[in-house]
Amino acid sequence: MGENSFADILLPLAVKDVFTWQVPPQLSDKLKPGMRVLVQFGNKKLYSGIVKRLHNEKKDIRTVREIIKVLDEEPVVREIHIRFWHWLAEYYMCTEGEVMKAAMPSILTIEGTLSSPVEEKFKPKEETFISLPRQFSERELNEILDSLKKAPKQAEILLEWLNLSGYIPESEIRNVRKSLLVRETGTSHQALNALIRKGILISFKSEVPRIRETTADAVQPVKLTVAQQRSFESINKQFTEKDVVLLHGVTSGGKTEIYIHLINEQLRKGKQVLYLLPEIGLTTGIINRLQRHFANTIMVYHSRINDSEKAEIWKRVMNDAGCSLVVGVRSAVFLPLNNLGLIIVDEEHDGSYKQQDPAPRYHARDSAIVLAGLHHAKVLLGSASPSIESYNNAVTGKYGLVELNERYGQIKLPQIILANTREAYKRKLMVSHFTPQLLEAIDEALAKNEQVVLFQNRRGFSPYVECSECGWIPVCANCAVNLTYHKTVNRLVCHYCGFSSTVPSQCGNCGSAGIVTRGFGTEKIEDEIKIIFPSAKVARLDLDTTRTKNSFDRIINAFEAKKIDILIGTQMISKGLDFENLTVVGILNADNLLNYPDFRAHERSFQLMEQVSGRAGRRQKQGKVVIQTSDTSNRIIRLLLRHDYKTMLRLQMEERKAFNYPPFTRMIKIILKHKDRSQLNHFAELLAADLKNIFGKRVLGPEFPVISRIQQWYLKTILLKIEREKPLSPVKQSITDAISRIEKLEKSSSLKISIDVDPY
DNA sequence: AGCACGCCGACT
DNA sequence: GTCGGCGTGCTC
Repeated sequence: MGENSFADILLPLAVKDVFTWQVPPQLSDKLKPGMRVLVQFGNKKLYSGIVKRLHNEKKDIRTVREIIKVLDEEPVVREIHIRFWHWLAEYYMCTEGEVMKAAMPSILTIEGTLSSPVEEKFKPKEETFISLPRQFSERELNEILDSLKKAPKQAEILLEWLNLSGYIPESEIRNVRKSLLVRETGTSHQALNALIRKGILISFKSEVPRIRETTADAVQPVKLTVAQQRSFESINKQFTEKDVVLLHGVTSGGKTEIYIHLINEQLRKGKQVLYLLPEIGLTTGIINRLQRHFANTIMVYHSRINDSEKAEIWKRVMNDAGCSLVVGVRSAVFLPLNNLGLIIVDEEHDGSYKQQDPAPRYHARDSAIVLAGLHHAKVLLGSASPSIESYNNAVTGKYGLVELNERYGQIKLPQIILANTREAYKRKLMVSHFTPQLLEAIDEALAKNEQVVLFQNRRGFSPYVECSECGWIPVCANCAVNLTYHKTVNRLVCHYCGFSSTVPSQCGNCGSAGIVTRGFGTEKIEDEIKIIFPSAKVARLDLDTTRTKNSFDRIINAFEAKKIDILIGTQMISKGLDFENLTVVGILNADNLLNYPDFRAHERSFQLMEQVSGRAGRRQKQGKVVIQTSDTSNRIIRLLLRHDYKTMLRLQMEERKAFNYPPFTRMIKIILKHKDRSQLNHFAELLAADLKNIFGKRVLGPEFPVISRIQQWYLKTILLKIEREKPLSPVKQSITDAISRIEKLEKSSSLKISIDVDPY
């Protein structure tokens, strides 16, 4: 072991090759794979890299630099995680450096230059504590207090210290935080310093955790209902044969209770559990529930905790320091758990598990399954509306399947009302964007002091301005998208790059002054609702109103506290919210959900509408869901009426098969970017032609995506649909080869090519 | 991904 | 004559 003189090191960069550094002899017995080291790379850059492998194979290169220093005493990742990174890079066709960068809290990576080297950024948090220099007897304490008669402030501080620490002479001394002592006594530091100078109190610094420690005792899990118990047992039974089980459980079926029992079981076995949930699910109270049950063993990892906290959680997980249960979003799959027994992927169908940009464009659910494989752990996928992929895997026997159909308690399914907008328009019954059915339902709810949620998806249907004469629409100067009209600021805004401008008074095409607003977003809906129901308290929940920290929680809490009668929102309100008093949900325009140009549009709309519907009338009251659509005979909508998820899945599956979509094929998307449109076209055509030589009809495109330009970059995509049965690595090799042929061509250096495997 | 090197145009 | 644009290739 000790005499390895070379180290292959992963750098937090998008470089493909592995680079090797020399291990200084004095470090060779200390250095282990998984440790961070500081190395020079290139002429002046310094990076912290991770030792991937130690060896003695001398490379035939001119210069092998020495490792500058070792940054860790112990590895920060284990070998199993480096193998996981390797798999991820290979599968998602990116570099291991990119994976590493996504995996580790950024505070653990250092980037600097020779002229201005950067120090370790992560510092454990320290606080000042106040204590006694030694155990004082009661008599001694009284003498000290007597001596402080002329210094009442100091006496007060000492008494407060005794009070806060609960000090009893002859027993253990407990330290008190200086900040607390100062706050409680309300004195200046002067008096305290005097006490310290006299040697009556001492002050010292000590490391403290950044993460809030839960002190509450764990609540015992409730007894499962008969149906839950059956599911629980069935999951365990299937785990004896299958590594992955899909739990298809109706909304309000009580999946969380089953999870809690499964987690308990793992913890009893001394195993760790990773619980993944979508970003949006954080506010649903699931975390609170889990925290109540697993008080001291739970670690929560999401985007709203800061980098130092992430690093601290990372290190604790690495040291196995009291974190048997990790609850987290997508990136939590990377936490260096060592003794993993079970991964739960809640709401497994949720799109936020897939990272879109930048690389690694990974899917946390699929990655979790591979990770579990490395650990010989089990995976439970849970959803009320499983993805077609997972359901197909369950039906074909690759995964186990457990169905939980019984709703918990007396919860009734909401009544779904279809409101035909085309009819209503024809008969002039529409009041702005609302059908009579919806208005009536809102009226009823308000009269009974019940609450309403109106759902309007923004995507592809934001308000914009248009010339009433020639149909000209202002577009963003940088991105090829219509500018969105924002009434509050009376400006046009680009939702991709943030560009904004005033509303033109004249048409940019024909010069007419007839500029009108079209389309409707949540903002417009809010305005109109306020006019129609002037006495109702109305609020809006979308990207614009939740930009600032905590505003999401604030709005949700206000709704829960019944300070809001009507809440208007986007996708954000669709998940996990559980309001006693919410009885009417309106889906304002189901058409633009169903007609979104994507092969998953139907699946996604069904899931979304089902989820939104699930919010209405969850307890004793039966809720109402009003779906506004111009096509009431739409098949997806008809199935939604019957809550017939299975038929929807079956029909979608047939469609996917007929048109060669996943899960029957594997999709790989190649995205080309160039600042020059014709250059982009040129290279895209060349790449597509090259690929068509290899893959024939499996190659689609190149074509401009829905958003064909982002800022200065023109985009073009090439899509490959490859049969599932085909071995994947030769396919990927051919793609990589074709891309490198393009990149070897002259002038191709300003062309950027990225790859998205399973781009959905 | 950076960064240096090298070749071309427009400027103190 | 230089400054700086980008296109190309290399980094252990």
